[in-house]
Amino acid sequence: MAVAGKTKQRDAEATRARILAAAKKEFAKNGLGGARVDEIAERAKANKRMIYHYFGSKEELFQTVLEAAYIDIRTAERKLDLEHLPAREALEKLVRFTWTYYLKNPEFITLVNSENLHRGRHLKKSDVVTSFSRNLVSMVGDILERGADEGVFRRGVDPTQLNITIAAIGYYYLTNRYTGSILFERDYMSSEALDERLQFNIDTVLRLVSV
Amino acid sequence: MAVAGKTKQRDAEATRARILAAAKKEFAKNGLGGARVDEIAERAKANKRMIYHYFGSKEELFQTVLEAAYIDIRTAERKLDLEHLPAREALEKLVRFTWTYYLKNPEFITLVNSENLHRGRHLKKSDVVTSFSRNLVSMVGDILERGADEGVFRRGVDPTQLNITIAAIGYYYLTNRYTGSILFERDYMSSEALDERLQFNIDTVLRLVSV
DNA sequence: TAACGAAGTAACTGGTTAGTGCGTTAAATG
DNA sequence: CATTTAACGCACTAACCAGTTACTTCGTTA
Repeated sequence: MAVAGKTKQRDAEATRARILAAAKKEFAKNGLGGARVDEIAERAKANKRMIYHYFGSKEELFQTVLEAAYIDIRTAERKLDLEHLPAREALEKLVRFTWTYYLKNPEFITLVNSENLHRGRHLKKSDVVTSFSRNLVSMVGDILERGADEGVFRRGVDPTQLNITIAAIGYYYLTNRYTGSILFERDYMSSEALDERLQFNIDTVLRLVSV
Repeated sequence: MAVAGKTKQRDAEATRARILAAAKKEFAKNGLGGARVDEIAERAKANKRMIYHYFGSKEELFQTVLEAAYIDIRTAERKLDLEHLPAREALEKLVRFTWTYYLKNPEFITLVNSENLHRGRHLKKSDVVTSFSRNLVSMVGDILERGADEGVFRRGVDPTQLNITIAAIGYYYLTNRYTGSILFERDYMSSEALDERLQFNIDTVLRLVSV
C-alpha cells in the first residue's frame, strides 16, 4: 500500500498531471501545430508513450489542456463573489480581475488564440465549458441590473457585449504586445505601461455603463 | 521586348505576386508553423523552387507577407481623409473603418496573431512599417484635439490608448469568434450580430471620449 | 505467492516537409 | 544570330515528427 507522502516509484496521477502541465507550456509557447510531443514528454520527465497512454493523441491532449484552462478562469471568476459588492465596485473588480488573470496566466491567451486558428474544433467536442460561461454572463447581467437599480448605471446595456468588451481591451493589449511595442515604439510590459492600461480600461468600462 | 497585354510565357513580377497572394492565404489559414511551402507553390501555380528564388526562405516570405499586410491597412487608413470631418464624425468613421477592414480582410488578423506567437521577430527586422504607424497615432491625436476645441470631447485622452482600444474591441470579437460562438451560444457572424457589435463599439468609443 | 493489469521504457517506422542541385528554356543584349 | 542572363522545373535529401511495437517492471489482489 502506498503511504501518503512517500515517493512512489509509480504514480499515474502525478505523471498525468506532469504531462498536462508540460503540454500547457509547450502548446502556449508554440501553438498546437508548432508544439512537439517529444518536447512535452521530456519536459514532463515522462516517456512519450505515456502521453498516448493517457490522452490518446496530440489533439486530445490539446483539448484536455484547453478545457482545463477554461475551467480554471471560470472557477476563479466565480470566487470573486461580486454579488455582495456595490455595482460600480463589482464591475471595476471584474475588469481588474480579468486583466490580472491574463497577465499572470499568459498561456491562457495563447491557447485560446491557437484554438481559434483551428476554428474551435476542439472546444466543440467539450460540453463542460459552456455551462461555466453561462454563469459568467448572468453574473455581469446581475451587476448591470443592480447598478441600474442603484441609479449609477444606465439600462439597456447587453451583458454579453459588455463581457466581450471587458475581455477584449485587456486581451488585445497583451496578445499583441510584441507587434504593438514595435509599431507604437513603446514598452508594453513596463509596470507603468501596465498600470496605465488597466486604468484606461477601467475608465472605458465605467464610462460605457454609467448614466 | 514584351508587348503590354500580351500573355508572356515568363513574367517575374506576376509570378512573384502570385506567390505572395498564395502565401498570404496559406499563412493566414494555418499560421507560420502550420503553413506548407508546397501548398503555397501549388496555389500560386508556381514551382516551389521559385519561392526560394524570390524570397530566400519560408520565414522571409512570411516577413514580406506581413509587411505588405501592414502597409495595406495603414495606407487605407490614410485615405479616410478624417482631417476634414467634425471630430465626432471622424472618430466614428475610424471605428467603422477598422471594423470593416478586419471583417473584409480576415487574413490580417491571423497574420498578426501568428507574428505575435513568434514574439514579433519578423516585424523587428522591418523598418518601413513603424513610420506608417506613427502617422496613425497622430491622426487620432488630431481628432481628439479638434474634438476638445469643438467642445464635444474631453481633454487628456491618450491617443495611443484610444487607438489600441478601437482596434481591440473589433479585433477580439472577430479573432475569437469560434470559441466565442461556442461559449456564449451565439452566432457571432450573422449580419444582425455584426451590426449589433459595430454599434456597441461606436457607442463604447464615443462614450469614452465625450465630455 | 502467483498471476494479472497497469505503469513505464527504448527503439523504430512511415510519412511529411523545408530546402537544393542541376539541368532546361525563354527572353534580353550586342 | 550568337551569347548571356534570368525564369522555371524535376527530382532528390536530410531532418523531423506523430504515433507504434515489443518489451520490462512494479503493485495489487485472488
